[in-house]
Amino acid sequence: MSSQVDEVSTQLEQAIAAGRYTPARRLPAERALAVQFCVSRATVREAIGSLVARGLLQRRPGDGTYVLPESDRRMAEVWLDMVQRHPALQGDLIEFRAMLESRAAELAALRRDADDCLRLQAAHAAVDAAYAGSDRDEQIRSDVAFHRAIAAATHNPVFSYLTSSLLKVMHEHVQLSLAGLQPQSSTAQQLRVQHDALLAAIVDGDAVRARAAAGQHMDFVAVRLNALAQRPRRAAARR
Amino acid sequence: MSSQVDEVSTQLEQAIAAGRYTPARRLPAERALAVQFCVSRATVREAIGSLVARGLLQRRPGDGTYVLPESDRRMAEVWLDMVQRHPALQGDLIEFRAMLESRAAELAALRRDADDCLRLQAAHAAVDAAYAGSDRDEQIRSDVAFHRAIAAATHNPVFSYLTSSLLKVMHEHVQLSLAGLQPQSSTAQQLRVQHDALLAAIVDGDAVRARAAAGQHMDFVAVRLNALAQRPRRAAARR
DNA sequence: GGCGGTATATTGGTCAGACCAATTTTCTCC
DNA sequence: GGAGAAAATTGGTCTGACCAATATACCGCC
Repeated sequence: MSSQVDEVSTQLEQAIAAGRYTPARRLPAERALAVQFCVSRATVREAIGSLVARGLLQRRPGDGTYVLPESDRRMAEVWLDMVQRHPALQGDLIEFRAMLESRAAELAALRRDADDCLRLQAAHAAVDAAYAGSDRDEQIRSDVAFHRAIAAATHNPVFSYLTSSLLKVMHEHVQLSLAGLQPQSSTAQQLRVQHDALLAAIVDGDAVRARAAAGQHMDFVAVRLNALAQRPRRAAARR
Repeated sequence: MSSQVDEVSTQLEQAIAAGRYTPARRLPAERALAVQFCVSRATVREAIGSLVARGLLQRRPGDGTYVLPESDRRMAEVWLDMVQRHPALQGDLIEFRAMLESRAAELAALRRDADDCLRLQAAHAAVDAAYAGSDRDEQIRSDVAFHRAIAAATHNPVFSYLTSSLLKVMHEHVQLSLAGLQPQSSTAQQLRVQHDALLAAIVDGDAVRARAAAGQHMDFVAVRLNALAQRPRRAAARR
């Protein structure tokens, strides 16, 4: 904690947190920072490197170093790394997500306020609109936004945080799995029905129904993804 | 993603994951790695630096670079930051943990094999032994180990991973809350009973009972911690 | 004046070699 | 054999240099 690079990296982090360096505007050049902090460029490079590793900064050769906007920070680094290096974990992630979404739906039904309901209905309408069109990016974006709205309605930041992270990671990884989805297909219809039920249960404040609806939705998603991934089922006694 | 330091850092990470470098044994010196990878020492330093930032390695001046044992890796950085900066989130973390442990108990009951049962019983015995003594660090360690063993029995790495992270963070934060616990107090007795029930249900393969036991245990822990933290209850409609 | 392409300056990426301080290892002497 | 000093090793930092990618400024052309 007392090395020079820690010193520099801490100061940079605080400056970022304080908003002195904002996204889309670039940091002073490494050579300039070296002068400013009275250290060598190698030291400032290591400090920046650690912030890059933590997903706070981004380096662009020939251009400069930029602060990443909050939304792009890979907060889910943990899972991102796990999944990217071990695609076999995808099923395990789905299992985790099923638990998370079920509980989130339950809590959302118990705690949603009027604002939450408005946001949920708006997000739901956006999903419908997206699936009426053919922009797949928009479909994914709106779907993620809907599930994030549910998580937000729990009023538990941990749920919001993890849901955002998980969906970001999963959709990056399974983006293609939705690619072939036709708007009028039975799959799309089923998704719509499930979303409807989920929304209604939360707005009604019916925690039991909300949990059940989320569970069904997740089962459906799991089946679809497993069908694509074709990974072997886990046995009770393996090893 | 194609720079030389990424190349080196990826190779190092894979080597660590593959167990070619194990904890407590030090990595080759930076100068040696530079020769081995045919890059400069500065490059290898940056690669190592990023792994250090991610909590995989540890550098000791004058000594060497070491692989951190799994348990010491600060994987929970996300929550660690959240909790350290916003202690009010502790209740939210407990809520999350309750969900995680309930589901883990359920899955463990469904999937545990003979080895898992042995490990669970050993961990449970260790908890009893620790609470018979007065070493509080050991009590905490054994308690964490027990819950980790349950998570491991789910055979879902995501659960193991998150459980380890969460417990590490929470126990760092609430360590004092257990400090005054007397071995023969009613609290300690209740904890013991709850652990017994949890273990028995998992070994029996009774998922429903396991879930219920975990839920009761978490309720109990939440009450104890809330009593200490004295934080206001969340209202259904806030803001 | 506006526009397109080229030249220059700036920036991150990498390299080589050097010195320091902390630590380990080795050797020496009692 | 053991304690202490000397040497070797290691991470931490610095300097100064070159490359490739990018941005910026410039200039000639329309």
